[in-house]
Amino acid sequence: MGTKHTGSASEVRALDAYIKLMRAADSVTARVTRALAKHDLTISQFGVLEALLHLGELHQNELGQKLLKSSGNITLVVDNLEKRKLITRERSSEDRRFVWVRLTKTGEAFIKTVFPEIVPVITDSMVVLSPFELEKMAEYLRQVGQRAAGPA
Amino acid sequence: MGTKHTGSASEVRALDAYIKLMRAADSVTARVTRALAKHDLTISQFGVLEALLHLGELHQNELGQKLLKSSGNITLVVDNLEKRKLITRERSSEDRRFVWVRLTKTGEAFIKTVFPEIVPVITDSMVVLSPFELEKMAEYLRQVGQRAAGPA
DNA sequence: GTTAGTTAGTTTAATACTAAGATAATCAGT
DNA sequence: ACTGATTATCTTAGTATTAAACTAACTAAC
Repeated sequence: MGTKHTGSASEVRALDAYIKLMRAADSVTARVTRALAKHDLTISQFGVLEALLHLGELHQNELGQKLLKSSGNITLVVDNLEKRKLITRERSSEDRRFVWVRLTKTGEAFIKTVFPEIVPVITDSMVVLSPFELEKMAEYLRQVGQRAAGPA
Repeated sequence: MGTKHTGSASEVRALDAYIKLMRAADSVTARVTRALAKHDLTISQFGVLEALLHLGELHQNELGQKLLKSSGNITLVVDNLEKRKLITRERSSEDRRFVWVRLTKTGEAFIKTVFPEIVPVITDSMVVLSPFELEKMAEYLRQVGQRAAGPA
């Protein structure tokens, strides 16, 4: 979105912040995507493995909420990880609507090597900010994200 | 990415900011996507029309750089807008590698009604921040985006 | 218990996107 | 002029994503 729009000052500020938000997200995502491609992983697949590593077994439902992806998409992402034997699926016996997703031994070893390789890719994008600035930015983004996630 | 990762303080800060960045971008994008769907527009299509409205005629190349999309994708996006007669294509006579993309009368009228409808969708996501905070966030995001867009 | 409503997951169809390669036009150096 | 490198666009093939429709399983109310 160009800066040529002539609206009120607050409109201009908001639109400018929007552009910067999208560009930053796109650029960081592109970097992470490239780094993950070496391991034949998409960001969503990485997100699933990482969540399982740090949070333990989860339902597909929980994974979908965590990654902000549709249930249909989670089905596919988990399918692909299952084919590579990085995770297992098991239908819950207590409530048969749920499916437990768990890391296999292989999957755990795999994500334990990939994760530390991705961390510096992310941190490097942030080194331009001081600790204080980084925390401020995170807090601002949290508020914006929460607002945007709200109704309408 | 969960908060369970135990790394250095600066790693934790950077990863947390990364999560917040992605969530905010996803949430705002989802809102804008829904608003544009009413007009059968994708975000990329809207981006092209908006750029043409505020910057005038552009080459596909310039559009690709502006929207951070691949040249192949721009071809498709412009194709679809051309089919709806919202833009025209014309190969440059000075340098025949370039293709000029311009708004048609219809396209200009169209984006002039859609744009003011999208602005409040964006600004509403930002109202939780003061003008000062919004400008700070934009500046931080600009720096992060520029860093991430850089080499490797 | 039966019915109605909700929730989890899967399937299907359509779309957007990228990467890689092909084509064509231009430019720089000889 | 000729060669090689660069640039812009288009094409192709493959993947990720969503929305919507569907099945299955649970819950609550009567």
